[in-house]
Amino acid sequence: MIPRKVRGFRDQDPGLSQIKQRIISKASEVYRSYGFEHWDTPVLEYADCLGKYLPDDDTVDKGVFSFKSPELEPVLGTDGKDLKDDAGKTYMENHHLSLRYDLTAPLARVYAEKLWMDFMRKQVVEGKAPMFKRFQYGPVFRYEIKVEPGRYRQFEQIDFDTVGAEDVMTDAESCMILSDALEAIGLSRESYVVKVNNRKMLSGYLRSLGIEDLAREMEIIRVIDKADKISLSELEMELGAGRKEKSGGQIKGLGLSSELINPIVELLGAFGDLSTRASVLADLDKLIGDDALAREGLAELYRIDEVLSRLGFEESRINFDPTLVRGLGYYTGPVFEAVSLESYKDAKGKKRKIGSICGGGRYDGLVANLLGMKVPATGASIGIDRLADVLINTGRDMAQAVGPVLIVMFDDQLMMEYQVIARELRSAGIACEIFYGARKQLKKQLSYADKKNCPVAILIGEDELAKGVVTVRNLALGKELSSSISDKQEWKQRVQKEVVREDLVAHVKSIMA
RNA sequence: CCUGCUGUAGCUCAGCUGGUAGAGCGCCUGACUGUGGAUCAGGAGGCCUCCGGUUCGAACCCGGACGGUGGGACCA
Repeated sequence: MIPRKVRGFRDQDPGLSQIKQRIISKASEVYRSYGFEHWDTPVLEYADCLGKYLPDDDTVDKGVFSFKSPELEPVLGTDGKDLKDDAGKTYMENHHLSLRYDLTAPLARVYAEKLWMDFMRKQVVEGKAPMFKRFQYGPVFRYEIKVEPGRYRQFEQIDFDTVGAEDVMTDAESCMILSDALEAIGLSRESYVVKVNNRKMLSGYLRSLGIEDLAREMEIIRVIDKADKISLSELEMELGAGRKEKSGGQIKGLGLSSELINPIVELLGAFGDLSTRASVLADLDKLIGDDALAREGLAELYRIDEVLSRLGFEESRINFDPTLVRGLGYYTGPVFEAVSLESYKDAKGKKRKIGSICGGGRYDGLVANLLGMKVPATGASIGIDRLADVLINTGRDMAQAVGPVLIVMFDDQLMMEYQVIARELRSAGIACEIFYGARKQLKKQLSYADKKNCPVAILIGEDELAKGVVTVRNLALGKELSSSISDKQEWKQRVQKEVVREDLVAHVKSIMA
């Protein structure tokens, strides 16, 4: 056996962990302020409850980690009752289980499950389904074929969703929430923008060009989704005959005719740089044609702009981007995406862009997969790991967590005294630990404290005990001074202090304040 | 899955046209001192990713496998 971790997964150090926890607590606060309550669901679900992806053997399939349950369970019929054979014996099966690949699919399951009985009794009717608002965070899993840096097979998201509300105001709120949350987390107003578009517009526009086929529409949407990565002319080629990639690869085109390509490219080309919401709306008004669905989508954007403007969310925070479509097929209305506008230099000095950190939209069809009844839903999600990278790489957050106060172990005989001190510090709300390591040289203990980024070390040996004092060493200050002072004695004098035993807690507090 | 580059100490990398290994950082021991950093003196650590081939001889050349990395396809 060789100790190693599974490919595509990672361990998290205290620094990263702390940043992620802060993101979660700040975002949660904002979500709560809009009326969302916290729910959690298991990481493991029946594969068929997560959506349409059913693995047909016990291997990993289509980006989802799946396996067969070791447990035999009854097969259920569409009425929810056990399926039985002619002899009246229940069919048993090892069901397919999947690790959740996002938090939206489990939400749909929770909602559908709660409603299932009522639905069977016809006590819920379409268009009148109850409203449910929840937020949720936790790890999700994807079987990425290619494991790339900054992209893992397990990562965390923090979602909020509203189910059962059709009002486009909920979509507008989603954008405001994203903006508020990002700022609460510490992003400055200039460093990000929430982009908004509406699928209905594009859908309707394509329909007016004669594209009715849903599969065809999805193909086109996937190409348009690359708009932020490739140039307009490259995009044009992908819609048509395909193109050759710089690295030599051949990309197959969709083979559309130029009568179709031209109007699509024209529409996208009209919105290269984001301007004001009002001007985007005005341009769309002229370009979008008179398809009913497209008009409906545009009307929704007008409505969204109305609230945003009324509440003072300027273009720098939330803007319209008609080229935004997002890859997911299940979106049916407004879609949003928050992008970080910052870049940073990686370890090799190479400039890196950060890109998308949040995404979401309206998905009115998702619950229908499980319940057979259309229920409107909308929501969005912040990518916690990606955002943590932003905070670390732009230097806005420290990559190393602050450690506890370390009580140095001089002498076993003094253990009870150390314990008493530890207790006092903890009662005062100060994290601390006593050194229990095997190598007890003072040098080792302080070096341990240094690595753990401890702010303070407390030293009590026989000398201190006899005098009724403790030596308090300010490690954080020492770290600062280490570059400017080379004299050991001077360094020591400036960094540590003997205080009377009774003043210990107060003194430590004053250092850490 | 396709494609370019790459694989040498814990990490970052040197290693000329084939002659069986080097630096910096880190780590360990000690000195200054019951005291992190700095400084100084020592030390440990490598089947040169793996398997096969060419050769008297391979870290180096050739083939393959497997990792890493940069593009791309895919991403419900």
